Amino acid sequence: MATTELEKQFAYLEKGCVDVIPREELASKLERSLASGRPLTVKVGFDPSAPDLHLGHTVVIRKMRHFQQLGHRVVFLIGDFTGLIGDPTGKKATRPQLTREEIEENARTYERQIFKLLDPEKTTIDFNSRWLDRLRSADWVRLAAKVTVAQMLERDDFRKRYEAQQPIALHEFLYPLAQGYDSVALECDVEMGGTDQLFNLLVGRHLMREHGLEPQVVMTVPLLEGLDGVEKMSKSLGNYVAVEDAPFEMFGKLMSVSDDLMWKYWLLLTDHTEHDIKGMRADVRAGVRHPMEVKKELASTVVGELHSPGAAEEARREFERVFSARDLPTEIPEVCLPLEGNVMLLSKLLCSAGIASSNSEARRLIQQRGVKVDGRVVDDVKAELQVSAGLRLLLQAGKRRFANVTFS
RNA sequence: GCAGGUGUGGCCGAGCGGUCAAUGGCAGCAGACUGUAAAUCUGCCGGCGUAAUGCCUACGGUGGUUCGAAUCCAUCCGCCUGCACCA
Repeated sequence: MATTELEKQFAYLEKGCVDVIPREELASKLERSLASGRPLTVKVGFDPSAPDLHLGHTVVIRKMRHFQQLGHRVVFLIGDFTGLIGDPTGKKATRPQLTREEIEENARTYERQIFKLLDPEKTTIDFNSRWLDRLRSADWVRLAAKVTVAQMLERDDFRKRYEAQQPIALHEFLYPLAQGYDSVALECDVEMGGTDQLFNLLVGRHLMREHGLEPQVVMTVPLLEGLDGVEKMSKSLGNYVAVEDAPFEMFGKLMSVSDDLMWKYWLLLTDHTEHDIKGMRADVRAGVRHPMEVKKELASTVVGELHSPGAAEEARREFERVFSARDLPTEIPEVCLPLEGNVMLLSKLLCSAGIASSNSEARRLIQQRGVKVDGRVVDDVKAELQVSAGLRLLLQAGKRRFANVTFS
């Protein structure tokens, strides 16, 4: 199939997206850029207070990278001003104001993480306080005049709350305005975000038009479900894979993703084409390939990209060793405990070794046959161990908690 | 300001004088089955405790009534809704 450069680029950028509004404008912007050699400006906003990125964030970051690969310029916008307002999406609390130092600290943390994926040369990190701080009251009034209450209430979240007679604080309306004004200030060609951001992104379009600018194209990517397979990935739900997770841990977490969800991960977290992914899926369905193998490949790909192919290979071997062969991990935490008498209660030992968080938990683990000492199951809650200086014990609780304990 | 409502374990949510460390659901943990997948089944799920009808802490805070309070009363605080006020 003969496709033009433009069509190829368009398909590349559109992959995995939910909305591209309007598609024709993206096409014409790309076309113009191709012709003139002038890169597009693509903006994505990030919360200044949560600098721990996870794979859910990387969906849009990867999309930013796609633009970079085609030569465009990306703005990683830290919403230090809008952070004060608190995005009403989902939550309603106003956030505490961060200090200048905290914001800069967070920005550095972001840099460390995003440059695993983005090209620093083509990335601008910016802060929206730079222009939003400068707006005066009159400017805000003028800005607010450009959007009607009815338009605001089109936003799902607002409408539902309004209908349910839940409170909507007035300042919440300022968030979309401020975010939209960012696009005006930066004269964005494209703004991207999760599907939950659609309304805010469209306000940006509206405000740009109101300011006599060519409106930005809006692109949304799906929210990625976390490891539980149900809720969207988030730190507070604990169902996330952090960008900075160690290779083995990251690999393991990815292996616990359900078979069904795996395909979405393939689509949104790798550069494989939809065509390839469909092929793999068909193979799995036909029994040609084992889903676990395909998932290992997924895990390797993701770890390989966020760490290195070598680290991915190592993580895979370690995974197979610990979980498939049921062998011991190559690295087991060493714990040295002071000797107090020559007998020790196993439950206490587990607790001091950091394997159980409380004595009660330790007893529970023992009772449920989850504890091994030197490879043998011990299920007597009252079990005592002979200990002496220099003795070395291997403790294990469940499948993944290990410790080598020595005494001194 | 006035009136009404509400505040329970990581979350949701029962309980409304003793049998409540508190029903149920979710999440979590362990075990079985496995591919650390899903589904399913079993057990656990505040802490302390080598046992106990045991002890400590906990139902927004404080004080009180009672032999006994998550449950009743007073007061304070937070949240929600409505009304009022708005030079």
